[in-house]
Amino acid sequence: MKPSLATPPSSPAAARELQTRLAMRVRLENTLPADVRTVAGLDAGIDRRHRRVRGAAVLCDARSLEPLAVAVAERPIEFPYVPGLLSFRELPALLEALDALPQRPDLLLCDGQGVAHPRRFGLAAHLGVVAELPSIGVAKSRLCGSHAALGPGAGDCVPLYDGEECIGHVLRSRAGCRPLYVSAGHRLDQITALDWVRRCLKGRRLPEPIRLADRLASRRRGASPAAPARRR
DNA sequence: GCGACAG
DNA sequence: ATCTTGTCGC
Repeated sequence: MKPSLATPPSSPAAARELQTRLAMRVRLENTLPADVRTVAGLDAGIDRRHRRVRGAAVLCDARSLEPLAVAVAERPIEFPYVPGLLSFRELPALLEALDALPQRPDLLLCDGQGVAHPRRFGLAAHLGVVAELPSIGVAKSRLCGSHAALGPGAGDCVPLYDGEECIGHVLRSRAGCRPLYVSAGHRLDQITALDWVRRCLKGRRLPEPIRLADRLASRRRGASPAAPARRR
């Protein structure tokens, strides 16, 4: 049997070896449906007190970016946070949330790296391979790689390199904000990944599907259109 | 040996 | 990730 997901790796070293093996399954050629109708945003939050990780998935209409459905799943934390091994901590909860959606998304947008990772197997790549869905990594900070100076304007972008290899792009999604680190996760190429992230932006730093998932995963209140003012 | 290090 | 006051800007 293969409890690759039911049981977490017994050590960081074992986790790295598993990543190296699974990374061989990553495909960076486009296999996106001719018509992408839905995009799901995924993010996780930590409940320190209960040692639990909460995964959130928000299914959005690919054109309007309006949310169609949401799902949340909680699991006990079974793996520590180790740079480069984030997926072993968050993946179980994220997969459970993904499975709880009423339908399978055409594309996944995940908070974390895609292949912009030491072993080319960040959270988004891992999620894409396991769920067998096209996926994109959108990280709020850099894990590895180097890049040229980035312009200050919204939309400015430079490639992210590890040596000669382009492992993603650094994108100024919004003026005055720190950039996003966008990288392909699975079943699409870097330019297509960048393209979709841009298409999912809605004037905020984070692409809409991830921004919505982020609000669900952390226990912050969501600013509803008519958010009632809290009592003071 | 010394930094760097997704969330 | 999470904590947490003050501050800047529309």
